[in-house]
Amino acid sequence: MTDGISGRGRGSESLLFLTDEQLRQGIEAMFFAYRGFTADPDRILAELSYGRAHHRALHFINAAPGTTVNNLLSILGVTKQSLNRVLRTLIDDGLVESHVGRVDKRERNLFLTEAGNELERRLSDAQRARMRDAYRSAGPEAVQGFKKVLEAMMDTDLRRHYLELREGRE
Amino acid sequence: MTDGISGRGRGSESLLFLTDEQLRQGIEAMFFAYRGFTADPDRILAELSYGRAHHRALHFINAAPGTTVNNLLSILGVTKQSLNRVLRTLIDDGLVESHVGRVDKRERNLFLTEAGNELERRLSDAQRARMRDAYRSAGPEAVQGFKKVLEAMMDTDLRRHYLELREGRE
DNA sequence: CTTGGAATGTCAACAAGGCTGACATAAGTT
DNA sequence: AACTTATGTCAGCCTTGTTGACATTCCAAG
Repeated sequence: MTDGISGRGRGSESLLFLTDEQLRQGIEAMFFAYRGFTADPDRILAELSYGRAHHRALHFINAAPGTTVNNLLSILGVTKQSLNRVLRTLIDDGLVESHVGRVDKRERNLFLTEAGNELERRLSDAQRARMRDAYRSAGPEAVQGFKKVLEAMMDTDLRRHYLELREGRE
Repeated sequence: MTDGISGRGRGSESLLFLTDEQLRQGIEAMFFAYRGFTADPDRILAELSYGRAHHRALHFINAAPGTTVNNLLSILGVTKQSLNRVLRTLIDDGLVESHVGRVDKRERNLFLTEAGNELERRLSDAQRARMRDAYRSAGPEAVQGFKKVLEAMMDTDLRRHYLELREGRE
């Protein structure tokens, strides 16, 4: 137990693969990298007294304009009360517009306003810049692997959302 | 603006690399994957009315037994008041021990108790299982790339911590 | 030896953003 | 007409972050 190598995880792969130490490194890499991943937008958000929750809403409304509240809920995995609080401030501040649905009038279709678009862009520019630098220094093959592992790490229902968003932009 | 391809990011790399769309996919992959990454430990923690903050403390005390509060602070990037609250409950619950430093008696060296070790193991078993499955289905080369991109995404000071922890276990 | 500063602990107050539960309303569906 | 769905909203609670203030301990420099 002290060397961190368990009996499990030594299957048909190469022998130095999937040791507990390898897995721990991956876990720590995720933790530290996620901090970097959110650091730049967080700084911008702090200036405006918004939080990560606002960023997430802006991002996914931008990614799928006209999305409904319910869809956003299942993407974000929070309660409607939580989302509503964030959405309310964004609407009040004129960053998001909520239109009654045309086919189903119970639904609200969410859109970014010009100002919302501007902030979303500012945030995602910062985040993309970090991503771009990481991609550049790691190289194209690394990026392939990066995505492959991340996709395998997702819960099935979230992977569905991930793929749907991708398709919607093709 | 609508196709998500900006003028930037089309440097000396291959032409279909580093478009805004590629970068957005990476951003969303990080978001959804991180949710999966924390999902299993979160469920265990909820049972015990602990949170992610407790998990992080347990993880890094386990990774570097005898670490000081200050070191933990710079790894976790929170205030000492925040950390202290979490640490206090872990000490009160008998999961962590705090020993006055031998060389510098102002410092506290932190260790997991047997119970602390047990919980840490339970949490990291769950997290490693997810990681292992992701690694397996993505393959060894993908894992290399995965780590490479994550390391490039870290802030410099955090990358230092990341590498130090790794070295400490070699 | 005294003084300054560093490491730590602790108290109080506050905010963001999760959560649950309850209830209202409008509008599809059967 | 009754049921269900989508949404909004109120109230209250929890975790985990923050700042500011202050005490203690103790190393190190003068």
